[in-house]
Amino acid sequence: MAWTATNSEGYEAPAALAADVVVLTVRDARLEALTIDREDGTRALPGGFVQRHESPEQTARRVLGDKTGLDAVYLEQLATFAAPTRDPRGWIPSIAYISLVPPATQPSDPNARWTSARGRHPLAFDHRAILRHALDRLEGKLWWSNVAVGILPRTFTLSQAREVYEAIANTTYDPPTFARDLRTTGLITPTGSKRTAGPGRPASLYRFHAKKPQWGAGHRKRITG
Amino acid sequence: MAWTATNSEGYEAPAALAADVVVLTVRDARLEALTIDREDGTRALPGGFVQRHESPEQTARRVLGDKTGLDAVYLEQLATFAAPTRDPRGWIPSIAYISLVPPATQPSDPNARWTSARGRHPLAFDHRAILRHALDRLEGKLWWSNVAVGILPRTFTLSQAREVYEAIANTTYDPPTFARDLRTTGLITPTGSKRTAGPGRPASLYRFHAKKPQWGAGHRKRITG
DNA sequence: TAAATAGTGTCTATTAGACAATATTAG
DNA sequence: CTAATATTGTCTAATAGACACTATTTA
Repeated sequence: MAWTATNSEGYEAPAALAADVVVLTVRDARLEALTIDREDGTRALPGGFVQRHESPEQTARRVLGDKTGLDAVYLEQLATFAAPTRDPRGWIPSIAYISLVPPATQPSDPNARWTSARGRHPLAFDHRAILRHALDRLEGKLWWSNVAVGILPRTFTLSQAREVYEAIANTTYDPPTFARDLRTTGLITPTGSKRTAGPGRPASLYRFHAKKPQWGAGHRKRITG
Repeated sequence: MAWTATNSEGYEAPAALAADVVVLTVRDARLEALTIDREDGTRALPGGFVQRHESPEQTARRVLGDKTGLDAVYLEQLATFAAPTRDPRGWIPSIAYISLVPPATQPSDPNARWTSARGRHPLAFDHRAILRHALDRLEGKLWWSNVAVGILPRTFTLSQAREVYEAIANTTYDPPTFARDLRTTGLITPTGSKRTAGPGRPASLYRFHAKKPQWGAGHRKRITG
């Protein structure tokens, strides 16, 4: 049976309010999304219902904690999907979020798994459209924000950063040019130490100035504040 | 009394779902937003409740039609505001939209009026935050999309376009440079005719290629499709 | 030594900002 | 003619893309 709800004024109300999260990371140079295996065999994005007296962002963080064990991660509202028939259970709008987590994150929920973000896996509900929307948003913000903070470790080499940027942008960058351009964003600073891993010259380590979401120097065609 | 709703599963559900619209235009080189005078003397953004079997976008268009008489306008989802206490009437999340309309638009609702978008007028609920969010979004998209289509007439001079761009970006542009840069976006084409208005050399008329929302050539630091 | 990875330097094309100079109208 | 607006052209600075070359490590 479909869920329904009626408010105290006598009008039909949404049966519930959902918060779904597109959890992304970069593993082995591939952009991956966290998906949940459902009982009916289909897959879906992690999500949950917004409780009364809870903001949707809190719901998203709660879901993230349940599925990954993480608590302090990059989280940004994406868009709300509210077509009246999007959920077969009833009138359930969903507020979608994007979250970026470190690649070492292991799902704490046994039904959660990493899936290629650009693969062609079918997803339940309208989650495929939500995922697509998330990728578009992320690509657009990549160079104009410090979103990569969420995925990279606290200190990182320019090669590690490049791998993350390439996976998100789905392209390749010339290493010297990438290093120059990332440095001129003003978002990162060298830590002074180096990292040796196998053969090759040791790489300098960097960190982001701000751990919090922040816009970069951005466009030339600037808006006066 | 506060509105409440309970769903068929026994859980508290949102009392209603709202759709609020930030309707913007440029009049006399100023960015203005449509506001509604409420019975209690406060002002608010135009909005309404989403009906069952209606998408929030349809709600937004319905509200727009009621307040302005317009039907085919630029409309884009902005974000959802759903703090549990945002509406004193109860748990009522609001999906906010941005709409851009021609400057000649006269409110058809007697309580609707144009207000300076960057003024300091207080607004009911969290509508001040919604408006601020809308301005930020619009500034960010200005040069990377054809949003100005919604405000400019079907054919327009580069001076008219410049006035709109300057009002949105809250800055001034060098006229020759503005003309060059808008032309190189590839979004507009000359119609061949000219417009004479008062003294001065007649201006060439242009129109946008696409009437529909569309992204421009955009960033150099390009993402491969 | 060779292989591998990191980093510097440079050249060119594009884009942006500023502004001089010219063009075309009304009055 | 003068005032006003539109448009063309040019100069410079910043940014982006490509790539040659040097540096530092492991094996």
